[in-house]
Amino acid sequence: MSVSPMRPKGPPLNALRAFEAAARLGSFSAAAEELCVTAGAVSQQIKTLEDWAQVALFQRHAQGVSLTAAGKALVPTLGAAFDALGHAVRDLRHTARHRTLHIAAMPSVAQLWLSPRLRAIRAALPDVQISVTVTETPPNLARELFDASLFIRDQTGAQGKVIVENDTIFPVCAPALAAQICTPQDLMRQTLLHDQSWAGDWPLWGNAAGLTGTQLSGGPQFSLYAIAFDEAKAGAGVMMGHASLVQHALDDGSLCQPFPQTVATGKALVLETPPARHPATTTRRLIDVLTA
Amino acid sequence: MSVSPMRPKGPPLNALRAFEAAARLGSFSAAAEELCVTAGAVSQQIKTLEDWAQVALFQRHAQGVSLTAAGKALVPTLGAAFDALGHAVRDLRHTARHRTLHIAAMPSVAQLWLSPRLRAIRAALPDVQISVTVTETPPNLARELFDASLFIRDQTGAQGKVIVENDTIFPVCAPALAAQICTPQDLMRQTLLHDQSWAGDWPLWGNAAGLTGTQLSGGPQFSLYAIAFDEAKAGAGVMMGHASLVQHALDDGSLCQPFPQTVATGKALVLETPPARHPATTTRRLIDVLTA
DNA sequence: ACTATGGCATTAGATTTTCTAGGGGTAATA
DNA sequence: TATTACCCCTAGAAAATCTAATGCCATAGT
Repeated sequence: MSVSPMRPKGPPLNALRAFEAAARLGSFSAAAEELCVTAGAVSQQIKTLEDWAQVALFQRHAQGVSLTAAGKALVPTLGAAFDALGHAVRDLRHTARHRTLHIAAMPSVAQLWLSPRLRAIRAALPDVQISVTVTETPPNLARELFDASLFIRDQTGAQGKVIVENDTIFPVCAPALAAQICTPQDLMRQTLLHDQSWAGDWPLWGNAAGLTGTQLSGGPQFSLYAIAFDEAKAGAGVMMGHASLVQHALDDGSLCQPFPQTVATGKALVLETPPARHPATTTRRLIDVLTA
Repeated sequence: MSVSPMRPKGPPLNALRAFEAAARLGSFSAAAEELCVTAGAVSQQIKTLEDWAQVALFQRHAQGVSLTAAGKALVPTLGAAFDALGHAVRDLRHTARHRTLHIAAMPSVAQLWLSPRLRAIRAALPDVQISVTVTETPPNLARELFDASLFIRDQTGAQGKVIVENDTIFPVCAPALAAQICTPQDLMRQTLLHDQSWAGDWPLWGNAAGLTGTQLSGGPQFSLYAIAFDEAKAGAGVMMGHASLVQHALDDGSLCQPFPQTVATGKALVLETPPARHPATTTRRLIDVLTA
């Protein structure tokens, strides 16, 4: 029969969101993390969308997914749509006088850099609640409802990003241990503490300090920089310090810097704020406090 | 505590869609109809959104709703976002080679005008399924997934709209009855058939035909024009005919036009097609067939 | 070559969301 | 005053969505 009594149903919006995230991030699991669900959920959502549209959007390989032609065609226009939605929603939150400032930060920055500054932030913004959320990867501020993010990352000079501090590294350790270390060569006899997410730090510094071809990879690995940090303070070994993260400990003497050599990593502690339509005074004040 | 471990949850997309529809249509019940759900569902969706955003979006009165300032602020930007989504989704359907052409039409047009032309449409578009959906009000083609709509309505000259035929009205009746009617005055002795959605037709024509101050409101009311049409063919009375809808019956002699006076209503049978990004040849051919 | 790992699919069942239905209230209309 | 057209509320039903467990496949490492 050619005459159907039902209106065509609208698209499954949540499935579109899942697809958009997966397409943008190039992986179901990454999308799942962004959406705070399991990978299976994303997989199902995308299947729902594919069933609805009667097209395959992704090609599934064992080692990942890739977009089909139909999927590729959908990305830019769908992305624009979700950007627009993000703007609308942000405006809504803004008019709502939603007095909570959501900050996203990578774990190490949250614990070691931001935490000591929270008092100052509260003082500068007495009438807003501060919420700090730890995320592994920088959120897309156009999509997610954070008011600011703090990550040590490549300093691509996009707008909305402020370089708080360039990232430089140098070995640090407890004062007692520092007494036994005079030259970089002495490091070979020490336990070196490694952070998993910054595996390249020791080789990078070693090269610059003239430790050619030496083995700097031995030693305990930590998944959280803050744990390595605590171990270092406890005298368990020598850690590669990031200036912004250990400055506090250097100031109060709980850590020492045995050598003067510092190396720039090319990254920086970047404070990113969402594309603002109405100039947000709260955000402005936050930037002022954090860059002071 | 100032540090919360949860990411702020994204906006409830379906609630946004419900709000957008309600704001655009100015009524929960109208939005409910568009979304094919009950009004209660829309009410709850909007409440969900208000809870999420912590702002009232609508003021509820006993006889309807009106937008609050926050709601008003959200409308344009949210509307743009959903337009963008609509485009994305339409593109998707397009790439999908989704070989079904969805046409929306008002009941009378669907039954009396479109139905006789379906054969020709199928002949012109042999490889697509045709789906005709009856709706009371013209759908928003930027949002809903129809490929064309056919309504008798004010001919505001927006793009994407083609005037198929101007709307003119005149009395029609069964041939047997026509023999008893010579002048408009004879109508006073006849049963006049009324269509509820076109209540103004008889007075409008009466005025133009010189039936001043006369009572043209008596007689049975029908909620569907097609029912009045059948009654008229059965000789139950005189109906106000719309040229485009009764032409077929006049041609085959099942209805007659007793007087030559016709009146233009100022409306027209309008064929509307969605804002196309890629020129859609299917749509193009449909227009050609229907305007031939 | 063998094993570990990473990424996705699939399934069933649990959970959460969303819808419907039925009962009320208020204002405008007849 | 009766009717109609809205909207609100609540409870239970229905549908959607998620999780968790299991399996497959390809790549990387041993």
